[in-house]
Amino acid sequence: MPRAGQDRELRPRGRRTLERLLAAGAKVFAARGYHAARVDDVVKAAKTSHGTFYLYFSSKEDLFRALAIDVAEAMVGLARDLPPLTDDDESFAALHTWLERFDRLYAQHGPMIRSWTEAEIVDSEMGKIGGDLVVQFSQELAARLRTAAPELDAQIAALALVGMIERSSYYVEAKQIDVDRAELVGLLTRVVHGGIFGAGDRAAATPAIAGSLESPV
Amino acid sequence: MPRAGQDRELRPRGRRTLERLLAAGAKVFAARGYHAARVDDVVKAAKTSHGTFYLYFSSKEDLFRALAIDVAEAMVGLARDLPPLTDDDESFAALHTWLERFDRLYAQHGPMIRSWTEAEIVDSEMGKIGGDLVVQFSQELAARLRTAAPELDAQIAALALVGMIERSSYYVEAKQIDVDRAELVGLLTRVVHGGIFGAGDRAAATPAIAGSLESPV
Amino acid sequence: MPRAGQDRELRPRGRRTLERLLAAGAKVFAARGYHAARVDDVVKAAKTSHGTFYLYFSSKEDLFRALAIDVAEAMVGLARDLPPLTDDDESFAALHTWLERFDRLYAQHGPMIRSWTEAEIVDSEMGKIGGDLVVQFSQELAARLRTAAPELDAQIAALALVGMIERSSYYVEAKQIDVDRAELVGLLTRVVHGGIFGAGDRAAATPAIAGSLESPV
Amino acid sequence: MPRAGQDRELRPRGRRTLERLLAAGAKVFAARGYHAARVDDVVKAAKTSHGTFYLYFSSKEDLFRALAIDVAEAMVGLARDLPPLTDDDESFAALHTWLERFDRLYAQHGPMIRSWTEAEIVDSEMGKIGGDLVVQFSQELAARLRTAAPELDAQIAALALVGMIERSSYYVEAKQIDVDRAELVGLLTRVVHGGIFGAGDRAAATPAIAGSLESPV
DNA sequence: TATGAATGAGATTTCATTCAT
DNA sequence: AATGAATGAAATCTCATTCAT
Repeated sequence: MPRAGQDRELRPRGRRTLERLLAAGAKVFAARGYHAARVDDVVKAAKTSHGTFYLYFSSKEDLFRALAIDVAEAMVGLARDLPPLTDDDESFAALHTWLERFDRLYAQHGPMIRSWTEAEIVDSEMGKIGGDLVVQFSQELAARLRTAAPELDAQIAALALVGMIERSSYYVEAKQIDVDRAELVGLLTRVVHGGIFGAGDRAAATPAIAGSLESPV
Repeated sequence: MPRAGQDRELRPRGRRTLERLLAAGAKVFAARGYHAARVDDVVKAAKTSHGTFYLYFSSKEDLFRALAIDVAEAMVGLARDLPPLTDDDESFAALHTWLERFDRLYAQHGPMIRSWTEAEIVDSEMGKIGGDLVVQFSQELAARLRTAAPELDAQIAALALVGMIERSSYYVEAKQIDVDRAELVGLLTRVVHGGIFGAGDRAAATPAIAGSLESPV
Repeated sequence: MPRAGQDRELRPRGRRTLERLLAAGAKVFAARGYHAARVDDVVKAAKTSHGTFYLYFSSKEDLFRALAIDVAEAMVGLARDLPPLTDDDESFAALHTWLERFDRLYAQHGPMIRSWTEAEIVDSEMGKIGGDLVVQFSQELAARLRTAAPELDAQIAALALVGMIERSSYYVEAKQIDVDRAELVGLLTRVVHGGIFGAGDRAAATPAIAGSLESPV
Repeated sequence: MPRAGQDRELRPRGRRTLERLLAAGAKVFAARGYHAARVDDVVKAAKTSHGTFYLYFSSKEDLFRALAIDVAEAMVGLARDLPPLTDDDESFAALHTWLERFDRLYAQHGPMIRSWTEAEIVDSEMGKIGGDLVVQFSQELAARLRTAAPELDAQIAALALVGMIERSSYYVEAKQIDVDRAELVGLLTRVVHGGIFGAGDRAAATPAIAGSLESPV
C-alpha cells in the first residue's frame, strides 16, 4: 500500500487532487487555526474523501508541514534579499521597498504564520527548512546590523526589529487595529531606520541599571 | 449544584481549593499550552477531583479566562505607568526602568501569554481580551508619542513599538533565542528611544513609494 | 450518625426543615419531572443544603417516595368514595360530583402523578400503599360495575374508564389541548355513564372477530 | 466529519448499519426506558462503535426522535382509517376491526410509546410529537363524532375516547394488568360505541354543577 | 486512484451522594 | 441540626486515523 507523502510519482489526476488538498488546507488552517481545523473541513473544501486525504498526507500535521515549508521558503527568500543598511536616503528607500515586499508576503501568508505558533510543531524536517523563521530572519538582519550599528548587540537588535515588523503586520492583518497598510510600511521604515541609526550611546544614562535587575521586585 | 464562578462566597477551605486550581492551571497551561492542557492534568496538579474543578470553573476555557484576566490586569496597570517621553537622559532612564518592570512582569506571566496566543485563534472572547490589551498598551504609548514625536503617526508607531517590546520578550521567554535579559532591556530602551527621536523626516527618500503599492505583486 | 428517614423524632426546627424539603420536592418534581429534577434544585428551593437533605431523606428516590405516598393516599381515598352506579339521574349526579372531585385532585397532584410513571420506581414500600394507583382505582370501579353492568367484564371496563378519566385530565392539565374543565367533567360523566349503561349487547355484530386476531397482519 | 442525519445518501453497508442502530435503539429503549438507556447499550446491541453511532445520530435523543417519528407516522396513518360512526351493527363491526388494528399496532410499538411518555416530560420537542399525535387522533375522531353525536362536544369527547383507548392498551402492554387482548378490544368497542350513542341528554340531572366548581376545595 | 464507512481512545462534563466542620 | 465542600463513577460526544471496496 503506497503510504502518504506528496513526493511520490503522480499522474495528472493525482497531481490535481494534491493541489486541491493543499489549497483546501491553506484555506482551512487560515480560517480556523491548526487545532480547530478538521480534516473533514479540508476534505470537504477539496471535494474529496478522508481516504484520499491519507493517500497524500500521513496526517493532519503532515499537511500543515507541507504548507508551512512553502511559506517558510518564501519568507526565507525574502530575508535573504534584505538590503544592506546604511545611514543614507538610498538605503532608506531600499528598506522601504523591502518592507513593502514583506507586507505583501505577510498579507498572503499571515494566517498560516499565525497558525504556526499555535501548531507548536517542533520537527526535524521543519527544522531543515529554517527551524524557526524568526531565527533565520533575525540572523539575516543581524548580519546587516553588525556593520551598520556596531555599538548595538546585533543579535538582540535584530530580534527586536523582526518582532516589531512581524507583530505590526500581525495586528493589522488580524484587524485588531485598523490602519492604512502604506502608512504602516512608511512608519516602520522610519522607526527601523531611526532605531538603528538614531540609537545614540546613552550609556551614561543607565549606570546603575544592570544591578537593579537583581534587586527585589 | 452551586454552578461555577469563582466569585461566589467562599470559606477558607474553598478559597484554598480555588487557589490551588488557579495555580495548577497556570502551571499546566504554561507547561503544555492551552490545547494540550487537560482538565485532568489540572485536577491532578491541584490534587483534587474533576467534580471539584467544575464547582469552581464552568470549563477549561473558563479557568483560562480567569488566569488571562489576571495577567491582563497586571499588564494594563503597567501600561498606565509608562513615563512621559522626552529626548533627554532622564526620560531615557525612566523608560529603561519601565522596560525592566515590563520584562519582569513578562518573565512572570510569559508562559500564560504564550498559551494565550495559542488559544486566541480559536476563541473569540479570548481574542478580545488579548486585543484589548494591545489596544490599551498602544493607546497609552500613543498618548506619550503625540507630544514626543508629532511627526510620527502616534497610533501606528505605538503599535509597532508595543509589538517590538512584546515580541522580543516573547522570543526570549519562549527560549527560541538565548540572550541576557538585562542586555535585552538596555537594547530595547535604546531602540525605542532611537526609533522615536531618531526617526528624522525622510519624506524626500520615499517619493514614488505610495504608488508602488498599487503596482501588481 | 442518625441516618435519614423522616420518621425519626423531630424538634420544631427539624419539622419545619422537613416540611420545606417536601414542599420543595413537590414543586421541583412537578416542574421538571423525576429525572430532570436535581437534588440541588430541591435544596435551593427549600433554602437549605445538600447535607441537610440527606439528613432527612436517604436519596432523591426516597423523597419522591415520601411525596408519592401522600398523593397515593389522597387518590385511594377518593377511589373509595366512588358512588354506586345505577342507571338513573341520581347516580349520574353523584358520578358527576365525584368526577369533579377527581378533577380537582388531579389538578393538584397531576404533575406528581405524571412523574410517577417516569420515575419507574417499583418498590415494596410503595407497594404497601397501593402498588399501582391505577389498579386500586380500577378495582374500586370494577366492584361498582359488577352490579351495574354484569354483561361487561368489570375488570377490563374499569381499566378502560379509569384510563379515559385519567388521560383526559392529563391532556388538559398538560395543556396539550385547551378545554374548559367544567365541560370536560360534564362530558366525562355522560360518556362514562353512557359507556356503562348504553353498551348494549352487540355480540351478533362481532361473530368472526376473535379469530381475526390470529390472522396475519 | 459527515455529521449525523440518517437522510444523507447511504450505500448498502451504511444502510445496514443504520438499520442495525434503529433496531438496537428500539430494543434498548423498550427494555430500559429512555433515561436508563445508554448509548453504550445501543452500540453494543448494534455491534458497532460509539463513533459510528454519532455518524448516524447526533445524540441519543436524535435516535429516539427518529424512532418516535416512525411510530407516530404509523399511528397517524391508522387514525386516518378510522371508520365513520353510526348507530348500527355495521359501524360497530367496523369500529371493532379498527380497534383490532390499533391493538396490534400498539402491541408492536407499545414499548417505544412507553419510553415516549417518559422522555416527553423533559424534552419539549418530543412532547410536541406526542402532543401532535394525540391531536391528530382526536381530530380524526372528532370529525366522525360531529355527525354521530352532535349533542356531545366532539373535541372533548374525542379526547376522552382517545385517552381511553390509548391508556387501556398502555396498561395492558405495561403488564400492569393481565387481560386477554381480544376481550379488551371487544370491550373497548362496546364502551366506545356506548359512550357515543348511549350518552343521552342528562342535562336535567346536573343543574347546579357549573357553580360547584367555583366552590373552595 | 478514490471513497464512504468504521473505529475507539480520550476528552469534557454531570450530579447523586458523602465528608468534615 | 446544619452546612459548604468534595467526590468520582459514569455518561456523552469528538475526531484523527484506518478499513474495505
